[in-house]
Amino acid sequence: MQGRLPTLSDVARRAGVSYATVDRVVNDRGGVADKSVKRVREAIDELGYVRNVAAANLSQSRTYRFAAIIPTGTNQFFQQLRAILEAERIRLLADRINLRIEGIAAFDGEALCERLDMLARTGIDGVALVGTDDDIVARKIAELRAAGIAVLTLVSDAPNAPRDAYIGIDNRVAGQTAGRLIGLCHGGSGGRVLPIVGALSAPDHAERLEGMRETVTALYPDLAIAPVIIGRDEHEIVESKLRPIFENSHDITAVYSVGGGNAGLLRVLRALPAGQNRPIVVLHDIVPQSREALENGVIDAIIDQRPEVEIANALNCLRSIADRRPPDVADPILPAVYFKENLPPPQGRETDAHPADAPSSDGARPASKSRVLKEIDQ
Amino acid sequence: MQGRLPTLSDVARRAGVSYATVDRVVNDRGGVADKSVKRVREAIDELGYVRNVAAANLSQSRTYRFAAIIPTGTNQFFQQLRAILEAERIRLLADRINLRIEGIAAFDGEALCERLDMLARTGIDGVALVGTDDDIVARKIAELRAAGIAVLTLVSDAPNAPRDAYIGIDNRVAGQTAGRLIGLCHGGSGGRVLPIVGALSAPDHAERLEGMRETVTALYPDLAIAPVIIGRDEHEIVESKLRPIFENSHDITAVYSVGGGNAGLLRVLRALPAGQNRPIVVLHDIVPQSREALENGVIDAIIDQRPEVEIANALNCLRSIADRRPPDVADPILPAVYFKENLPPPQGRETDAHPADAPSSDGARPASKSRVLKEIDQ
DNA sequence: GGCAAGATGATAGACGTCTTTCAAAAAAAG
DNA sequence: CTTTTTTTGAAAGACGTCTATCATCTTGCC
Repeated sequence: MQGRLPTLSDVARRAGVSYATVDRVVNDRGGVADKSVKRVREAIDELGYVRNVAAANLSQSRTYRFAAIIPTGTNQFFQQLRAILEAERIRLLADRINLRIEGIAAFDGEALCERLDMLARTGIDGVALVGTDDDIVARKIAELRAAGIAVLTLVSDAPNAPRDAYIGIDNRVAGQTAGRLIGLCHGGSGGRVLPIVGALSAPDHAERLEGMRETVTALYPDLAIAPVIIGRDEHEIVESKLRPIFENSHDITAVYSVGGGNAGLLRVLRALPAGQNRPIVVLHDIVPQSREALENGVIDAIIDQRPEVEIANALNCLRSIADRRPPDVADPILPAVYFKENLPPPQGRETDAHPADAPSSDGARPASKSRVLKEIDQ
Repeated sequence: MQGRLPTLSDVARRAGVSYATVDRVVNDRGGVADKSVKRVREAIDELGYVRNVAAANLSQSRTYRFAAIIPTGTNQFFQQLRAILEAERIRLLADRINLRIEGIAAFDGEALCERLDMLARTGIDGVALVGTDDDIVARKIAELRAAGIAVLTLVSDAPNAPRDAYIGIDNRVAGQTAGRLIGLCHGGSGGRVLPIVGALSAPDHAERLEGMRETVTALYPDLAIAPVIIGRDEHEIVESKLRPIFENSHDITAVYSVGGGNAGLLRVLRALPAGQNRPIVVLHDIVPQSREALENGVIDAIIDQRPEVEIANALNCLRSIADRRPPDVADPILPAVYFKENLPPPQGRETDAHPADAPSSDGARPASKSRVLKEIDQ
């Protein structure tokens, strides 16, 4: 404590001008002579003045109103995303940031537009949504932005929409990483890689597949790539398409599943005859199911997009835009590679785990949302 | 904006008591009748009151004074750590957190103690240091804590010291991850893994080695582990010990280097005859040198302890302790696995990259420290 | 010299919390 | 019932910034 930092008044004194002039300079109000501007700037440099954000926020009593729209349903990844958002929401309240979390049917462009309209009417400063390749959504996004609302796409981009930023991993890089991993795991010998995607029309799936193919063909010429399985992210479909392949041909040495429906894949893997060597298996995203498979040695690695990092970045970005600062996109989010050994513990984080959390421990603890994820398929 | 959140005055009104009573409750000043406490708590819950941290911080005009003591020298990892701290320091000033970054000769317990004494005299709230297994340091840490100063160990723990927390990766897990990776890369065939450590007396090195050994022997029985090379983290020593091994025996299929001195390893690898298959190589920590080696295919993977995450956690933790909150240790930091494809871009982050950073763009930019890391050895 | 436009100063209230002080009321003890 | 103790209320100043208003002082210009 003590050792107080310089304030704007100190700056004014040092510059030999009034507080009002300093204020005009630092807040860009104009109407200040050049030489005064210069003197103020110098005083700021000399004193090492740093604006006290607490005071600034307080004085403006600004509250940010953000919303996140996340697909509902059985997809475990999105359930996890919701859980993280909910935890974040509570934390953010202390900073006067109001985060609405909205659920919506997956891939329903019209419903999404309606919800966006509704939010715009309520009045918000920014919204994050999972992008889809959809014209009416693109138009709605343009509309919101014209109304001064920040729009981010999260996890998946909206190709032709004028969103402020896309926050998510580069899916091609993710695929390349999978390709590298699969290649390394073959230790120089040949093999056949079986790719499983939800749909080739989903940009993220297509990009991951493409990335894997790139790396494998460029660096591991001994590896062939088998015809792609299209599983529509549904475990029954994945299972029914996969089973005959493993029954008839025994030359699949690796499986790369870019999307959902992995329950089907896991069933097939578990049913493999003991004699048959299990292929190398690489999946995406840590969810209870994939975690358990990794822990039990049914699969080899998970490539994860680290949703907590995505959400943290998204919120920072929304705040920057709302403050009219350049959209602080931070570093790109890189896919992380997890093996059994470095798998992060479940739940990610417990936000309300401090029973003695001093003053605020009393109230302000709206529903410690149970984070049990029950659905079996991702 | 609008839609103002409830304040303590609102709570008071709702509870039918005075502001003073609410204050006594939320700030634990005692002397409040049970039924009043209950009414206040209820009001807080009902209104969803959340303390405005900006106002709270402002009113107390509290500035935290922290210090980080980092070994100086040619070790690239610690240079990187310093650079991250420096970037963080500037960011933190805006939150009235004063971070001193001190350099000190590596492994010099006495110098460390002297520096700690000096800091204690200046008056600080908390300090983070790289732990060593050293009695006088342990005693000094006990002394500081008795004086009410928070003490964290960073990157490497101090085994017998009563520090508040250790912030760093679990080095055994890191080793296990390396073991898994190396095992996978052999694709079922046998081989010999050559471990390189700095010194077995360094706890982190020993633990990494042990973790690798554990996983390899348990899961990959076809792999043998060659006698450990002790390189004292010096590239000449590593090189001179390594060269004869690669010249005489051609059965090394993998190298795991847990510490520094990797310039020597890289020179040996680059000098391998074209015919000879390069072994699988796994190193620790992304530094310019290891980055370049990974990009050029001289090595296969880097296991990184993500120093930015470590520092972020350390600062949060220091703040918690200084606030007398339970030391918010967050989730354990897990080692990350990087291949060429998902290698994060250099520099990590640029803190002062926003030329139009609105009001504060003027001053408060003390020395945009050049972050050039020149030394060649880590 | 007089006038307008531009630049500057002085000042005050607001934001929400913390802290302290003093008086008043209520409850417990005798 | 009085006395003591406990509990409550009222109020005011501080933190540093933002915003606004109004008066004054400098310029340049005709």
